[in-house]
Amino acid sequence: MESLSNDRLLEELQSAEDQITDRIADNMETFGVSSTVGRLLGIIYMNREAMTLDSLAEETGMSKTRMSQVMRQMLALNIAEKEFVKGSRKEHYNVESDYAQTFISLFTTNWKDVVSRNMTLERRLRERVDQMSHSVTDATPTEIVERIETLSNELDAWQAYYNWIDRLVDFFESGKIFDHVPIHGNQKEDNHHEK
Amino acid sequence: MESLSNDRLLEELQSAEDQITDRIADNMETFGVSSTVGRLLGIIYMNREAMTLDSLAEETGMSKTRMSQVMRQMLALNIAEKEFVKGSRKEHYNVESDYAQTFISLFTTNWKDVVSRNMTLERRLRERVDQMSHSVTDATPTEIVERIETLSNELDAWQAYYNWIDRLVDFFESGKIFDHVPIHGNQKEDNHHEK
DNA sequence: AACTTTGTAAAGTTTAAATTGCACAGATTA
DNA sequence: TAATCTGTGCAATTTAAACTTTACAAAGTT
Repeated sequence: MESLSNDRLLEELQSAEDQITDRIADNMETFGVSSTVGRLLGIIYMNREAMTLDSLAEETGMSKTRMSQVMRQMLALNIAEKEFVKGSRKEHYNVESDYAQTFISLFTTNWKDVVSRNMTLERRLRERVDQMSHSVTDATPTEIVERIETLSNELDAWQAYYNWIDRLVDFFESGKIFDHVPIHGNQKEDNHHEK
Repeated sequence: MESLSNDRLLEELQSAEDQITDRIADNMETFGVSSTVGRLLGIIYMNREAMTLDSLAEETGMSKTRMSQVMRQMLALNIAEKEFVKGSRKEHYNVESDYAQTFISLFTTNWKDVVSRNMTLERRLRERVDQMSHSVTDATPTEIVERIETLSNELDAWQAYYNWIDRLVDFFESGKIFDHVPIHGNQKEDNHHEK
């Protein structure tokens, strides 16, 4: 194996760190968010210190406005927070340094949102189905009666599903998931590197 | 409460069913896929019978080409399958009718992908870090040595994380999740409708 | 009070994703 | 063999998302 000069080492380090950031950005799309969210997450994470909009803009080569937009989104997603730095009047942003916690934040924030929107719709539809049911008379065609029945059953399934998601979110948020899928579990695959 | 005519009932039914489909489409974005994927999922699901590209195109008002593209994507995501229908030479597509199963399919398919991509990168980076480590001599600046050390630790964290996700996927795929978060669990919230 | 600094709103531009139209291959029927 | 049907590759177009520029309000400084 060839030995590397110091300059080459620095290049290699930078390149490796960038690749990690890139991959974090990529993976973020699995959560349905823009890759820039992931890129900022990666940059701040690898920086290991809170960063300002200006430093982020410099690092990414993007406009400060965009940084502001993305950071706001990240605050809403609960994967970043403002951090007070005395002596500076710029806002500093930091991210959770634990990968799994970030996963959980994203997962729970996203799905809580979904659950809430769906519960609302479910309630409204339930009312309308009830009204339909009350409008059924002996003269109502069987086909219609059946469709109302089907729709009502659908709402039951719907509700059961979102209730399940709700409990699932809880399972993650409370940390119970770690009781059954611990962070340092048995490796599923062989792993060739020495510790 | 006002009673509804049959025509009005049919309108109401259609409107309610459409809203359900729309919401399914919306929610699908949480998985990071196009809402058209969700729309087709909803349409086929509500149809309760396998559908052809032509019927989907008619239902959505979109081109058959697009239907073909989306169905292919859905097959890849494991949330739809071809179903043979004798007498017809068109291909018929059906979807899983169980919401939770669909959730699990999407979740596991997406994350398996991510895990695999990351494990690959991790292996490659590990090799490079090893080479860097071997290039360190007494003359190497402390700063560089430390960065290499940090990077190596980072890869450990990285690996632990993706290994966790891997086991998490397993936890869902094997159905163990249902032992701890059952489909019909205790309702977390009050629920005003009579069964 | 005039001058900076900082963050973001609003509108405009660019880039990427979704969608279409056309064309054609393979399979089927006449 | 010609004629039809079905699904899809490919290039072109449309639409939506990402991103920038400009402008300005709020708070801080001189």
